[in-house]
Amino acid sequence: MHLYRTHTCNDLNDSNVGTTVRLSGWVHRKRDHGNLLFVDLRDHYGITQCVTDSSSDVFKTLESVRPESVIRIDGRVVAREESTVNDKLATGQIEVRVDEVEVLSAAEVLPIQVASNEDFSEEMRLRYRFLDLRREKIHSNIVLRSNVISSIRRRMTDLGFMEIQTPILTASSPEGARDFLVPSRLHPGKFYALPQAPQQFKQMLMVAGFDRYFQIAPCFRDEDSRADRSPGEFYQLDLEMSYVTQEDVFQTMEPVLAGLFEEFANGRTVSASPFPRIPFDESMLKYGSDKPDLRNPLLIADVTEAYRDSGFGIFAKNVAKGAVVRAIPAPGAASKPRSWFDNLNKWAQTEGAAGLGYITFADGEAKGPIAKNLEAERIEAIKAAAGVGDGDAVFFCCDKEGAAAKFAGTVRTKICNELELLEQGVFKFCWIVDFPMFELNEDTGLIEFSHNPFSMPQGEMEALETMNPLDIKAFQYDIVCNGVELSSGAIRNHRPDIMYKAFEIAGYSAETVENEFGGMLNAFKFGAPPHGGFAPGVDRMVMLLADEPNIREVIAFPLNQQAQDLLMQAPNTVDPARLRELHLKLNLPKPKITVTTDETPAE
RNA sequence: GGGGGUGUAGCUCAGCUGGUUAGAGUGCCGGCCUGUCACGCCGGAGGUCGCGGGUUCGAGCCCCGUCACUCCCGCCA
Repeated sequence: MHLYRTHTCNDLNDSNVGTTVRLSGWVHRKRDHGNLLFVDLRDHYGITQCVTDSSSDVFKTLESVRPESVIRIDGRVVAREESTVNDKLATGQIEVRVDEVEVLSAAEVLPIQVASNEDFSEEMRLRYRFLDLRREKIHSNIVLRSNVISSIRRRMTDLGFMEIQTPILTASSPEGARDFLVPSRLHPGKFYALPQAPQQFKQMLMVAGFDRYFQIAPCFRDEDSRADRSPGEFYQLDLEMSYVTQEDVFQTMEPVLAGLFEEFANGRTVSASPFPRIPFDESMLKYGSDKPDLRNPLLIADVTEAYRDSGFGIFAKNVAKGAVVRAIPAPGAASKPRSWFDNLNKWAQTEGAAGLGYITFADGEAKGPIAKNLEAERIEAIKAAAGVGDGDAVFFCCDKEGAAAKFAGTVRTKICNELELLEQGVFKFCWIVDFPMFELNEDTGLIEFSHNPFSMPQGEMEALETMNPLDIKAFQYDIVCNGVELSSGAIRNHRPDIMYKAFEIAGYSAETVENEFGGMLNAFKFGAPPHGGFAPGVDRMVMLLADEPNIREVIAFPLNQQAQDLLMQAPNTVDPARLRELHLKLNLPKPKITVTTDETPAE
């Protein structure tokens, strides 16, 4: 017999009745009836009920063993009486009469319960992550993550993509986030950077002729965290393809993403390929965001002209100064009480807006303070633009274009939630395309790259030489699912001449370009294929599939919000000898002095 | 860097308008119980109310400061 087990805790059923088995696992739960004792034995695979009574030699041991101790038992499989069968367990038709028991590892009293659905604080969960990960929901999330990654690898390999590892110790890349730095021992005063993404390496793999590359790539960015943004590190399905147009990338990857999500959809529906392709400008107008949640049926409309020179003074005045007005429909909201609108107005103020104006349509009339100051034809124009009618309401945001779009997007989400309009049980994908190549920095008045500088401008060299830079679009795209930005990507600029020109427009001299991006630029001088790709976030895809609002729920050992590892105590101080070896001297901020007594410290 | 929320038993939380000895559930310890599956019943232990200062006859509750955790903005594809 095997030292630890003949079966897992999910294996046994009617067909094993009468056999002798050996099981190992954690004591999940005990039900002690005094002279009759049930022990639910748990492992990764499932739970098996073990039973003994006071006539047995093992009774005392099992009665005294604490939950989450690891034990090994030998016993006989017996069929349960019909009335005691448990349909909730795969092993529920049988139980194991214990003949022998060995405590392999006794557990102390637990800081958090494993066999419980209670919500524990994240601090406790991360400090005792090894216990937390035994719990059903998070355990299954990590299993899901593993299965998702396996599926990705299989799908990508089937399409001829090669998985190639790129360096972790590398040079700073131009992604724009803060780098994690690693001091060099052999090169005093110099540092490696951890990759924010394998961007330049994957492009060089295309130059090297590998044609299709992918990697489940660890990426590192030293930026503050959010619920959907793990601090420090995350994983991307990084990929790149040679000799492709933007449309080729979409057509290759849509079946991968749709297929992947369908595989784990569990009854939910997934957008069919082709996914909608929404130009950036249209997305900002209609959804107030470059990552629209298409489950939200509301569409924002531009109603600036309806307010120009109108009797509604505040908006008219702002429009005259260049502001725009956005309308957000609220279907069926005309019947809402006044307090509902007042609360929304208060909410808008907490969001930093002056307020949230609205019109309601009921009994063939337009009502509300704004409506009183607008002529009938203006109101008709608003109704037509926003697609509202009797019984509906419409909200307005008036601001400079960028701010108005953004706030209208916030209002769109809020109204959708208030009216419970969000479509359930679906994954809705879309591509956002035609991002602008450049944008104006409003603080400096200078032109900057709006995304990464390595995208190919639409129209290539001719566009850079002839067009207003702010009107040039790039072959730059995002993939979005349910309002979650999974990735951006691009057809890359593989032409050194176009690259120099693009950088020149953004104010970089040829010398600067060569100094900062010489490695890749050099590679492009010796025969570079046209290429493009993107890199959807693995953690975010698993988060969507697991229906978790927090990315830490799909990462086995995440850092907390302060980017600390509570389990391993990282980051931590190091021995001075290690610092000397690395040629580092600390220059720490002075600790704040807190006076606790008014006596002078004796010193 | 900024804003919001939270901090009370091992854990999850309640605690009224500032008023006697700070409670519940769960876990833990002990007792009873032979068909439970969140077993049940009885009893017990367990508290620096995050920390420091202040107001007050009196502070878990009010004020100031500070720390920790979390959510958001900034930042970040």
